[in-house]
Amino acid sequence: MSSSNPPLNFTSADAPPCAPHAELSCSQCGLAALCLPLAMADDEIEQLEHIVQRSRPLRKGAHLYRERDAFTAIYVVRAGTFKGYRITDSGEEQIAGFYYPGEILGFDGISTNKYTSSAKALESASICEIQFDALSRLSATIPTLQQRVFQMIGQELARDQQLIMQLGKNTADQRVAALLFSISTRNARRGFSATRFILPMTRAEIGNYLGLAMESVSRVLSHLQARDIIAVEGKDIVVQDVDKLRNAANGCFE
Amino acid sequence: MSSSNPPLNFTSADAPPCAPHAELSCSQCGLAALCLPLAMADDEIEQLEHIVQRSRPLRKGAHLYRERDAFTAIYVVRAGTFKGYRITDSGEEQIAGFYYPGEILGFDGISTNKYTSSAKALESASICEIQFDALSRLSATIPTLQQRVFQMIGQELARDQQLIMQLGKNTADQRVAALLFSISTRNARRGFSATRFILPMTRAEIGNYLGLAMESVSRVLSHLQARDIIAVEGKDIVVQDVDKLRNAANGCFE
DNA sequence: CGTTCCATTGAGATGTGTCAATTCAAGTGG
DNA sequence: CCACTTGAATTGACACATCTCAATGGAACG
Repeated sequence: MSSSNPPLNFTSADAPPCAPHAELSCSQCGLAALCLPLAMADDEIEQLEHIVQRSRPLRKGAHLYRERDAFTAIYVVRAGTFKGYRITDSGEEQIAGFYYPGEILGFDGISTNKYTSSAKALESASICEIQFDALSRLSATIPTLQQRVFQMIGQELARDQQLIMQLGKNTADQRVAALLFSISTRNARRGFSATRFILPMTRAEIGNYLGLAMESVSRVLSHLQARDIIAVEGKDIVVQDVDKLRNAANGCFE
Repeated sequence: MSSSNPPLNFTSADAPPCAPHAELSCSQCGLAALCLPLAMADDEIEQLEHIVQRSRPLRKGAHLYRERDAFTAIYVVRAGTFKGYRITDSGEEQIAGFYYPGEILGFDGISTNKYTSSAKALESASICEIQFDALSRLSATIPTLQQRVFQMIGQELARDQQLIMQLGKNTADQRVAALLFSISTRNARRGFSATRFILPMTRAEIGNYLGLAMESVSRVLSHLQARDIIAVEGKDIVVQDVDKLRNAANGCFE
């Protein structure tokens, strides 16, 4: 399929150039600007660090938590990616989100004290674990932190509502384009390339997330490639025309 | 269409039997068990009351807030119903939620300090307004309240994710059945009839919310009626078989 | 070096959208 | 009080986007 396109030549050099070390403190962490510490004073960050547990890496396929587990902690992705999903009454998986470094997992457990979804690593990953009751207590004494916690939950809300808009109105083309655009943006936010990245999830997972059949995802990707908007080679994606991609996501042609 | 069914005879007596008065304090409010005061001590509730503003009623069609308005407050529905919606890039409306008494609107503004959606009354309604910064400050001193605020946001998250599941996987029949079941449950929670209620929204709004054409909603309602699951007469709904309705929502027949 | 998973592509089936006609109810103004 | 208008709802016929089924090839992995 991609034989008519120039080779993409992804190499191992495309791996995160400055992946955070497991021992790194919050104040030194490259993700601090996306994470809870944003806008916090140094001494406040130090207090936060006391309740942050840096866990060992998770391997691909490992669960961070499962549906109905007791809700005790939230997790910040440090490296790698996760999918959040539930099992429907009819036994199928439904993916509700993908999580990139700097994004927070686990808020869905707040209201019932049990996680309402499962979180699974799509590739080797590492995370920071924060006990939620400790975070609650600390945020009661640090207004900036409390505000930030609210903000992070609010972001999760915003993401969900964005997805709802997608699923409600948009065509297959628009949904896939929007996901690619979102991933591109999220990569850029962390200082990675917005135009060249590797999808951590399968076509089936993309389809599941977007409410499409795996085959439809594949077809849309081929179609976007035929329109010279992206170049696809398996999981390697090159965005050749960001503007066109944005337009495709919004339903405009060219 | 409904001529073959027994008349429903809805009367004005079906109006809320104990609608809260605008002057009612939180401790006396019939919705307290659903609202922020849940699990709070009497003296704590009294503090909460100081930051709750009880607004005058809104008439049908009035906006509580609009997309991009400055986020200052959250709102608890006391009576009536609201829809939350956004305008897509292509200029269409996309409804992201319906809000019944005891439910909270406005959390979507937290992350950006601007509401990301608009809220409009579907019928005459009244609300309580709570300044969010005051709520933040107070919740820092009352752990139960802080926990409760988190819970309420978490509920919003859970609702959104539920909708995502719907939109991603389910058929038109399942979506409409699930919405009816949800409304039935939410009515019951407030002490109203779970089997007989009046829809506050139009078919077009239901369709918009569920990602369906108005005509499809209409057809599904007729279909559910033909299967003796519900009786429809315009906006008046009688649930004749709750179990069948639940099954229809989950994709099981009979 | 099988085995398994993933991705692609084609052909046909189908659920839902679109378009259109009709009815009904609620206002509105002469 | 009666046209007249307007919006909501229902129903049918047809179109079309996407799903399902099926076959194939390649990559990853034990």
